[in-house]
Amino acid sequence: MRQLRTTSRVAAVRKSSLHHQVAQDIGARILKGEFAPGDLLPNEAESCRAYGVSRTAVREAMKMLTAKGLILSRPKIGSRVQPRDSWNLLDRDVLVWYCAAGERNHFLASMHQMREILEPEAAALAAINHSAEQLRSIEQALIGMRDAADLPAWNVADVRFHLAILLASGNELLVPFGFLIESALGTMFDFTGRHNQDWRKAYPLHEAIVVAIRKKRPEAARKAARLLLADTGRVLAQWARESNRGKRPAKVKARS
Amino acid sequence: MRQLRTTSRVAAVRKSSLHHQVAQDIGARILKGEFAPGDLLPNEAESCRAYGVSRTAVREAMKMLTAKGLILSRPKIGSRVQPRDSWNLLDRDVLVWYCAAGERNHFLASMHQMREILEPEAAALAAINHSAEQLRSIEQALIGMRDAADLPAWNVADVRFHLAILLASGNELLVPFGFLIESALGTMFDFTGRHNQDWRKAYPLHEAIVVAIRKKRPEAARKAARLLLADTGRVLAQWARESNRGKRPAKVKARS
DNA sequence: GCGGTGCAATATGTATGACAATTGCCAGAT
DNA sequence: ATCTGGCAATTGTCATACATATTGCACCGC
Repeated sequence: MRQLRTTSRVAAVRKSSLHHQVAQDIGARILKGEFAPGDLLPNEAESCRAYGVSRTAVREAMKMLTAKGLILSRPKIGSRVQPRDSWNLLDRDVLVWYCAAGERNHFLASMHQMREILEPEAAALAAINHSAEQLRSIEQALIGMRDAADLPAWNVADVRFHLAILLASGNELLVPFGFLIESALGTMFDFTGRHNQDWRKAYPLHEAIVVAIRKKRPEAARKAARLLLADTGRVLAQWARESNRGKRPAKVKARS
Repeated sequence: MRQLRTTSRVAAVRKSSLHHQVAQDIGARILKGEFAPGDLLPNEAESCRAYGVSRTAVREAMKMLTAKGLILSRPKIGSRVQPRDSWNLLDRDVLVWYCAAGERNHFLASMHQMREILEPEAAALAAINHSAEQLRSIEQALIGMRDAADLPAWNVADVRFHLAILLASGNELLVPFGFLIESALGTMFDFTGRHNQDWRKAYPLHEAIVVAIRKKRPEAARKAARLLLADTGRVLAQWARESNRGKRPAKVKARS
């Protein structure tokens, strides 16, 4: 017993609570396809044994997965994996599990496509709706990028920049997307930038967006955002090509 | 004790499990602003008394709210309401609570704006990427709208129609949005349509989208979708104007 | 033989009580 | 005044028992 507490303290980091760990593991395994939609999860008693925790912990983990739309529990039936359509794919955890599970390049492409749809419009809206304070916050993020000494610092400012624009758009449903992108792509920004040797060349593209927003020119902001995303898209495509050629998918290596 | 079990069996419907009810109530109250970000929720013992349920139920409810990013629990501290940025606003439950809590018209406007951003692009993508089966599913939804005898039937087909297009777009991150719209606006479609006396006039607008998708003309599909949304937007604006003038919000009537 | 009815088996749902772990806070010492 | 130690409050986890829902089978009646 207590496997999770003893053995995994080594590997899985002593991070967070037990039910959280269990939820993470089962959630990731569902997204990995280890449990397919329609499948029955092992019943609670079995999971208790498997993870070496009490039923309380398992149940709380289940409730978290239920809240994310991954499973549905019913007496006498058990916990059944819900159809994909019910999954809260726009949940940070779920998205991270999904990203860790599937084809990395395909995921990045989907994500980038979403950005291409949303961010130009967000920029256009921001040009119209921004408050003085919101504009300042965008400008400060831009300054952060200008003064960034190294890539990590630049990435931090970059995320702040895009978040600030979404915030300034005045549509609160757009904001969660920024945080989604931040969560899911957070570490990936490293990759996209690492291969873009002269990442500073993206600076003027960002600057153009700010100028358009400051001048309250939605159409110009939209176009500037599209230019930036097209550039990012090229970097991504380049990276995908390389990672496809060099080594095989290399999933295992990238895990954990 | 047992207030929840006895008294609320009358009002709150005997729907679902206890922890679910508790989660619903606390979640709704958070979204209503009754508990503001940074506030401490009553501790578990207190909530047990308040709802007349065991600590088990309360804790499972808390875990669900935690999974949705609404709260964060820590020993000795209690459960604190997270900053709005952490809220999973793109979660169905959260969105429903949000919609029930705030300014209805403002919410509808935000939602509609998201649709204006996403759906034309989704239609354009669908025109390029759709499979034969996906196209058929779109067409069948259209047939459902054509043959709809009454407004409810039309609404069901309408939702199916937009979902089918999102599915055909080939970007799985777009699909959850359809379900979000379905969940949050599900009952509201009634309202939007009820005031649009001759709702059938929207049929050709839908048809145009299908034609463009079938012909694989992304630009035409985008334009057709924009036309439809502009029409819906007019209906919404009309409705907002009326509901602002005639009677006060009239929330109570629309509930349940 | 066929079908309906009820009972039992099984899984989750809920309750209860105990203890562990974490951390803010206060008192006391330096 | 600052640091330190212990106390207390709160969530985290465990164990056990019982309640409830649902399936499937068996029994009984027709």
